[in-house]
Amino acid sequence: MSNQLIQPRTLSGFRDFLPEMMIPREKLMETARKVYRSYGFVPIDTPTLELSEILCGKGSEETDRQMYRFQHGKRDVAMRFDLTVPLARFVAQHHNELGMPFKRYHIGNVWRGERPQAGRFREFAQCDFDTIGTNSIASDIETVLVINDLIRAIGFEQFKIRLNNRKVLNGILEKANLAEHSVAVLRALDKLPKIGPEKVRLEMLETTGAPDSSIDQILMLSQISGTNREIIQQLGTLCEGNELAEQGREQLSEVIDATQALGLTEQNLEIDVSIARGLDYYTGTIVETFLTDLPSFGSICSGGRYDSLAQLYTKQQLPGIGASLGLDRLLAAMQQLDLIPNTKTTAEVMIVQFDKSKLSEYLKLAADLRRQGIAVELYPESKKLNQQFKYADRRGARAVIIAGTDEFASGVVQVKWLADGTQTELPLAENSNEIAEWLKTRLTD
RNA sequence: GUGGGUAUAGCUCAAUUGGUUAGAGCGCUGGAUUGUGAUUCCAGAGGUUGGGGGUUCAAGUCCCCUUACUCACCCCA
Repeated sequence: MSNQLIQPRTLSGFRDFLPEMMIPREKLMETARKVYRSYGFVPIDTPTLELSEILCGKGSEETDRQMYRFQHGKRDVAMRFDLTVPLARFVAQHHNELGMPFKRYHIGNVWRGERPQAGRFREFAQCDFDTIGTNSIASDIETVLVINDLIRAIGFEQFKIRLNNRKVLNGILEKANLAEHSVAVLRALDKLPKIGPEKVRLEMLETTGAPDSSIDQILMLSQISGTNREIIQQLGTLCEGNELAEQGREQLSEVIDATQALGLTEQNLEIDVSIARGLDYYTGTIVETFLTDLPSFGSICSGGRYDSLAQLYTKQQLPGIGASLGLDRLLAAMQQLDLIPNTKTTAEVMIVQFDKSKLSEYLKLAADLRRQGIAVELYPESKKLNQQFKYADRRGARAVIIAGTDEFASGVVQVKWLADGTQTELPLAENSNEIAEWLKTRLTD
């Protein structure tokens, strides 16, 4: 017999979720589902593992480097890096059955072999929503509205959705004769808030070798500031004479107008002409979302519009727009901000097992309450009362129901409200209706 | 993938210039209290000081390697 134990541990960047984390994590997923469904997005799922030829080479070299990829038998397979590439394959394969436009949401884990950091993991859940098969600005507007609803439904008011449009960027690049260097230029521009215009300028000069005058035209963007309306106005001169840029500016304007009309203010939605996002398939509106209290965590919800999602898999032209909520990043942020309540139970009510011989009565009471929509836990052992109470308290139960010899004799139960220690006597009638009603009114607080 | 920092009980941290058997609070298990949690008192469990190697009479402490975490790059949810 060997006493060599294997040390229990998880891989770097991979985590276990204990109940106190998994309960709020599931709640986040439920909130996301609810918001997406309220806009008519429908759920889909795809395999986590796909042929490498499907998943690789669709993003940048960097994403390929981060992809988990291996041989299984003779097959070259990979684990999905995001939910967008699988969606592209999915709609290319099924678009005849789906019909367009198609609005789907997808909650699932993705894997990236990169160096973990706070809020960055190798396995994490994304909650994507996309509208495919339409170029209408209505979808761009709704995308912003969904993000706003979602972050608010989760409980945040201090957040900023940053909005930009790739057409503006690409048009201005065309004007400055820098279209061929768009990746390098946009990458540098994306760092503007972080490293400032001077360093951005140096990086652009270095990576493109373009003349100062061209770079200066791009850096005019860093001068832009003010309210959303003022920014759009200032973009007027910068975009002038380039059709693409003017079109992008018009789209920005439409999104701002429509969302403002619905009460979305500058506090939560702001045009930021420096954001570039993704750099690969985005072609129009782009968005990212930051928590005001934790900007260093990066964007918790980003996305944008693309002209042709599935061009690698089908000749069908499938434009669309969507965004992805970084569920695990958001959860990590909430943990850091101390917004995760310490609840280790899913049942708000616990029944004490006072008298072993009354087990069937306890089971009946629990069943009655469950039938009326209350989650109830019966303590599994007939242990000392203080231990049963301790258990209820530590798990975060809100009420404990006590029924002992005295109570059964007079046909009542005691309901103890743990927060204030008060105890209420209620009749133990046929279907436990009165108990259920009493609990329901208290539990909704 | 590149560069810096950190690693002592489940958690937060102590431990004199390297010096005896590595401590505390919280948490956990039980008791005080066989009809009541959160408060109080008592007891107990829990550590090869992340792992491996080296220097030394002696290493939690110094050196090297490795792993994990963390920060900055890269990239991004």
